[in-house]
Amino acid sequence: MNKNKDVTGEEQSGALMADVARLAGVAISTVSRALANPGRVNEKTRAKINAAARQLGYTPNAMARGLRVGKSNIIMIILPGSLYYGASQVIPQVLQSINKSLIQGGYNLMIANLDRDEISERHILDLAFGGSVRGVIILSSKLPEVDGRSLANSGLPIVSMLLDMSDAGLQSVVTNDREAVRDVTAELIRLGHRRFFYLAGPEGNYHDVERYGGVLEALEAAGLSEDSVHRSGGHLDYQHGFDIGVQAADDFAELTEKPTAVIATSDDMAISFVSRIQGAGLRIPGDLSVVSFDGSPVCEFCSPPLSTIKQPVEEMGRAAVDLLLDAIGQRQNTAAVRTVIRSSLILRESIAAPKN
Amino acid sequence: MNKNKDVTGEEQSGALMADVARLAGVAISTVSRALANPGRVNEKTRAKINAAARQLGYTPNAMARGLRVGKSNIIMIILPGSLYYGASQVIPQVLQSINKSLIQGGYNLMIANLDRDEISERHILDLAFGGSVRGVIILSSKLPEVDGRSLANSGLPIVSMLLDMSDAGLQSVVTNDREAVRDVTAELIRLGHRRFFYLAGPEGNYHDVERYGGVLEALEAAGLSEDSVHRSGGHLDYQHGFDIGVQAADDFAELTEKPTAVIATSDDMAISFVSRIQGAGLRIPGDLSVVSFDGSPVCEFCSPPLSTIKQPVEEMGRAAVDLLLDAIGQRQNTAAVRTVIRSSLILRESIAAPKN
DNA sequence: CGATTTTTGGCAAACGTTTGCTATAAATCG
DNA sequence: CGATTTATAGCAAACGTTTGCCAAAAATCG
Repeated sequence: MNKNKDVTGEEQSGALMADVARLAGVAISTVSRALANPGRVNEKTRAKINAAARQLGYTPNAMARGLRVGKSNIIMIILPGSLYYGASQVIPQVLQSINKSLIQGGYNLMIANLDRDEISERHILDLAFGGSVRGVIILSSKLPEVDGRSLANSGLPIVSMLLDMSDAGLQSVVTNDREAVRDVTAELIRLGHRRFFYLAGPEGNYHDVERYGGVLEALEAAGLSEDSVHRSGGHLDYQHGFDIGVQAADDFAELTEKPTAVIATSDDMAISFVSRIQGAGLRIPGDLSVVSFDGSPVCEFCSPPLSTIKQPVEEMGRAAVDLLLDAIGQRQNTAAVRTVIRSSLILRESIAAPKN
Repeated sequence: MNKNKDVTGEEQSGALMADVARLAGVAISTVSRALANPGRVNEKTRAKINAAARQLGYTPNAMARGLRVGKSNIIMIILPGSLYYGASQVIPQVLQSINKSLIQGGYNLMIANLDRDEISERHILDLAFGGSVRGVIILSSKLPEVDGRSLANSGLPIVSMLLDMSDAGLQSVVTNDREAVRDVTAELIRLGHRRFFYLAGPEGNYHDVERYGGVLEALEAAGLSEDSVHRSGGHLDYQHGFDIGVQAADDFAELTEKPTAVIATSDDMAISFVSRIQGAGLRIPGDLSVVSFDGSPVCEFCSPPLSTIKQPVEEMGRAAVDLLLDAIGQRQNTAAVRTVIRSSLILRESIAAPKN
């Protein structure tokens, strides 16, 4: 009855529910109920069935079940191609925390990469509309949409992470980019800093807009003009985080009136910037204070140890999964809410009062 | 005919092959053939069918197909829970390169996390035996195996990456851990170093065994005794890469006769070690040369820039996928081969001749 | 122009589950 | 002890595809 016609006596894989039923001496439907439903079958038959299943090494076929019940147990996470590298420090943590939470809920994690080409968009849409997927977590990206099909109309529960899309009706788990940067800028001002150097992410990017906005808010609150901050970068993708810092260091060298504090939108760019700046003879924090965003563990071991705004990515991952599973559980889709998980500044030696 | 009974006129998702067939005025089977087989159906009907499909926004149901043809298009990658963090620098690159290659082949990537508990092993086996998965890439881990079922008997093509399991009959894509470390050790010896400090990974771990073996080989070739190298670490998981370096620095401080060169088995531990050692007043490479393993981009921006043995992980990922897809394509499983992709030393300023 | 081959399209049976419905056996009740 | 309820198990129809097989139509040939 085993489908593989192995000549050897090896059982190998391939025991079917029918095989279990036969061995246990019951009907297929009874096996199905014994394995799934709690009280629907006599405890004695259940025991017999479990024994038979174990003996045969039976594993239910996920696709058959999925087809029958009309839903898969796969959650798709969409990672933006560009952010991918830049946030390399945190992506593994995100994936691990999400995967862990999902598995506890009985789900599996599928990865999709969203580049800016039609191919990858189409691929994701095929996944979504092909019934392969039960829900979506999308990282820091707008929803893919190509020739008529949009992920928004897939009917799938979607949670946006890092990027706030609650306006578009999506559950969103974000951190307080703007506020966190505002606070740290205010702190720098309090220490006496008046001229700032801002290392930008990709122009127009949500995170960049928010974080730069935070800088401006703090300046305004302190009665400082927008001219107090020099923007550098903004042309490259996050993918080239380190490159941004390198270029920014060149940029910095050209300034006649040097800023005394640097606010970087990612740890990577801060690290490479600091490296080059120190190579040019400047001391940190003596000549220049530096703070960045992400909270990569490596910052602790830079010289000097870098102050960084730590994004609680694991917590955010868990929250995103919770929201997603809630949405899957309910048939009524609840109001789209923005869940904010606060980042916090890890203060290290890269920040000090300006010299003069 | 649409399965969702939306009152609104929205088409939404859910067009079936039957719907396409009806709209195109042909039989279901014809639609199936038109969409899949190349020459099996008249070009004119095919056009009609394609138009109908597009109009309805039809996307084939992957589970139905999978059930029928008896195979999924999902590849599972098994990431060891422990390595995960430690190699955080490279995991995203691995995932991205693997995913990219897979998608070109029409496959999707599912993530599985292998911790050392029965839960996660069982979960992976369920995936493998439940028909959800078409092939497996396993990173630096032995095959999960619990109560009778072993991944080895799943009948699935498996490629082991980073860890050489060709002896166990698995296609393996690895780097030349031993040789690379031997060469760099030999180079240090050539520069005049005679006392070494080795930062170990988890005791018994394949990579640690190989890399330490490389050190010993180089010592032996140079006629130096095994006592020339002091082993530190080896108790913690890779997960705590940075911690290993911190502890090792304490360990180093206790030594009466200081080594002049450090060989670390991961960049993370080298970075934290260097940080602490410098904090204690030692200069690198003046007092101590340092080289590590992985090739994380961040090494370039450490002070001093760290020499590191770069693992070509993207290349390895591609190679693993190629091997896997080959294995899937052929019905005869080819001989298990070890594919070695060479690591190369990136020489930076953290290495110099010893002072005296 | 009839006979034969080739192309094309349709019918229906799978794939391995789940589940509504029904039938039987057991248990409870009056 | 017969009647009614309740627990348990089985039958068979789905789920949305693919594909072997056959029939009809078209093309080719003698």
